[in-house]
Amino acid sequence: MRSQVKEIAPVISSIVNSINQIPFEQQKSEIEKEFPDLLVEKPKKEEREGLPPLEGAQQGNVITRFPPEPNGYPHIGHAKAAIIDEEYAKMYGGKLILRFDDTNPEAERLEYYAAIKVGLDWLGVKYDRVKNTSDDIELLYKKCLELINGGFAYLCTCKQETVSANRREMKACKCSLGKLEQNLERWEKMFSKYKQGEAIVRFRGDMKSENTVMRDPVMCRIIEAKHPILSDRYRVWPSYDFSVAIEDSIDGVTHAFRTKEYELRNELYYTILDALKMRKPKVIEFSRLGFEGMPVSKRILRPLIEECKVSGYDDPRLPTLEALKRRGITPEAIRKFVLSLGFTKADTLAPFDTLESLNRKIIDSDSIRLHMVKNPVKIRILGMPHTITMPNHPTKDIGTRQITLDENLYIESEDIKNLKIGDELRFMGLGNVQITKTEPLEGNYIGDELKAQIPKVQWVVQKDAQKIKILIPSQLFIGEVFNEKSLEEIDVFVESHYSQLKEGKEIQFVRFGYCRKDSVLQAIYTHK
RNA sequence: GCUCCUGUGGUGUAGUCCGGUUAAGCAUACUGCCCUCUCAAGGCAGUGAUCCCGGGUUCAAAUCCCGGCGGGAGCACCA
Repeated sequence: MRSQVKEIAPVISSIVNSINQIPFEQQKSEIEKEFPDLLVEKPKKEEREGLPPLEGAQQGNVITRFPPEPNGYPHIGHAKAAIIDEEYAKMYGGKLILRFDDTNPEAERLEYYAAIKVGLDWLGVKYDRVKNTSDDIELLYKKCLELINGGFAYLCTCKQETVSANRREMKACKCSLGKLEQNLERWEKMFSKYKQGEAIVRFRGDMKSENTVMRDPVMCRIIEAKHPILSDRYRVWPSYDFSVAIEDSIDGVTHAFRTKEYELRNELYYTILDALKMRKPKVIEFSRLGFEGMPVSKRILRPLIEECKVSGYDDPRLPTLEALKRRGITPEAIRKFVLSLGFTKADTLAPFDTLESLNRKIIDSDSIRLHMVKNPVKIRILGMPHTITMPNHPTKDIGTRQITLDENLYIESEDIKNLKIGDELRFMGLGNVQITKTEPLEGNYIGDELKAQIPKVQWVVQKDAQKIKILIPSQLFIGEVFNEKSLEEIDVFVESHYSQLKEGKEIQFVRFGYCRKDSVLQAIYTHK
């Protein structure tokens, strides 16, 4: 039918035409007689709010978990995962577990356990239980032994290169032929005699599998570094693949979310649990979240910090939670944003615009409006009032402030371009000024009657103007290259009232944009 | 290279499982108007997608099937 649309179209339009000749009332009554169901209003499909329903989820029976490795500061990617984990637990009246996945003592540090908690706290993500994978290390050993005893795992003492070459070439390892006694003996030796790199426990997968993850993956290995919590009490550490499966299962997790790059590991996850006859959670993956030109990976960030190209993990150009906070992005905005991205596996380069827009709407109503002048020029105005009261917000009642005037003010040089003697300017909140002289600038105060047409400018009193710096962050990377101009600094004058604001307070500098007070001397540009 | 995942307006998504009632909803961006002592917020309207491409099944496909192509990820004794 579709392919014949050209021939059919004229026929349709002639029919429609002839029907349109019939009066509307008659059309209606005929339809009512012949096809009454056509007139019944179809119920509109309901627009779904928030995340899609979870497969196999039962009200009151859902347990999710957020399993960060304490190896760095939390960033927007952690936020996405944690918020999704929490939202689903909430949606089904379930529970959220925060589990520090600390099975690689080489990478983990105590300060990061705390930093992650601080980040979640700030985000408003509440968990019902906290634990560490390392709490269960003895249990993990037990499960590992069970795998060995059941013939599902064996001890391998090959060199690392041999192991990876065999995996690449799909060749079985000679160690996998070893008898149980040999495995048990080697297992014992992992705790005493062997050194790091000399022995590993391998799951008996399938060296011929298309899925490289299944080619006899590592379950336990020796790491001699000091663990942030357990110090040097242990040297045999379970691998991620082994520990998540076991932990999720024993923690009662029903739905385990992880990012897409783990997708190939699902087969292993389920196979391990099958081998141990343990309950299997449902693993579901979602896409990683990143912003354009705002890398999240420590591999890229660390050198930047070491070379002092960024000031630290709270540099306002970074997508860490600390940085976002410092920049003035609110946790509410982050949550809305994450939820707006949906639960999808499609690769996402998130629109920072949307985050800013959501944030703006949240902070607008309690951002105090203040005057700020960049590229200042002096102006002397005769006949001004001595003091005025300015509202802190144009529509919301968030107080007023008194300003003591004198005749010397600053205004922005951009605002006096093409200004001629006799022109009028509206000094916002103050009144109208007629220019009497241009170099130096002078004018007469001519009353505060509101006139629609004259340009409105913001101004600052010279004698108590506060000089501050505003940091304006922009994209850290353009393509692959570091953007040398990613942090603009401008020196500006602001009203003295600035000094009375608490640090962290969000301000809207009139005709400029939203900024967050970082210190007495510095504010950070949030967004327009 | 091999394997897996993914592909809806400028951007992010809803709808895809159970094909029609929507030639596609929402947000953001953009444009215009209203409001306004801000280039903000708020209100209203509008622009913008033949749903990656090509075939097939069907009376009917964004939705099902096959084949391409684009993008991402994995191929660690890291998580």
